[in-house]
Amino acid sequence: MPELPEVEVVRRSLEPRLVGRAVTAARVLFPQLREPVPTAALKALAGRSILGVRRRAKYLLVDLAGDTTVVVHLGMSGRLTLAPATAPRERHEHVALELSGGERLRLVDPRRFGLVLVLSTSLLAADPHFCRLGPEPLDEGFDGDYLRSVAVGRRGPVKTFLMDSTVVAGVGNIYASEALYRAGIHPRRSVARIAPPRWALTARSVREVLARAIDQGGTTLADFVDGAGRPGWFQVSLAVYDREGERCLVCHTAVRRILQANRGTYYCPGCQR
DNA sequence: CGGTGGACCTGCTGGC
DNA sequence: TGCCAGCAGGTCCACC
Repeated sequence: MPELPEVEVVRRSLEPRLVGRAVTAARVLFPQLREPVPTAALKALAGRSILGVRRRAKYLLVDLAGDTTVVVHLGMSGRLTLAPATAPRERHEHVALELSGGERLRLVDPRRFGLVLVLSTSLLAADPHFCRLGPEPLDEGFDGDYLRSVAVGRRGPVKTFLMDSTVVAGVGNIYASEALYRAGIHPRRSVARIAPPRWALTARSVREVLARAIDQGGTTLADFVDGAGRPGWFQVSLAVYDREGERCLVCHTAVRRILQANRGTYYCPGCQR
């Protein structure tokens, strides 16, 4: 479900409603996620106040007093939402943090690919989940020169390259397809056969598509919602993703779906070379 | 080393 | 109508 834009949209929706609140209790209802939920560490959060909500790649970082950060990854089907403390438990609700002010922050994740960690804020960057991540695509420095330099000596197709989190953080299956459509580059093109101007175009396309998706509240194909339960609207703006057989809006060629590294890739054979 | 394919899960959809 | 194969927004690891 969530790539960088969706996680950023969740972050923005939660931050003003979380900062300044205190965690009053943690409930671990179903600890089976990608890694077992650290129940004891979550229980130990009681009494601490929330200082901020950040994002790195597709990870949400809830910073608490006392050099402590709760890391949440939404996997494919995770939803992190605020609800009244009295709200009944939902199906697939794994973790809930009760907050001062009578709300509860809860993680619902049917497919269980999500992740919850409790880490020391100051040591976060050294954690194995974070230490190998590439740059944030919306930060300064993510440009054509960077992509070209990382591609030196590599051979694979550009689409899987963009989805490699050590190359750039946060680009997933939807936005890799969409960015390459914008750049007019065929997803199977080898990274060894992309000239500098096209790397610049690729970097720009990635940034633009992510920024627009954030503006539109993310992409809701099935079940994505922000922290307040609101769906996104960027699915209306998707040019190729999930549009197999439909016409390209520019050249009217039928959009094609192929398989790359076992993931569906969508592209326009007319516009992308 | 880098790249691919399968594994991890549940739930929904489309074709028979 | 009902069943089942296939597929889904992510990540990790074994294997070539």
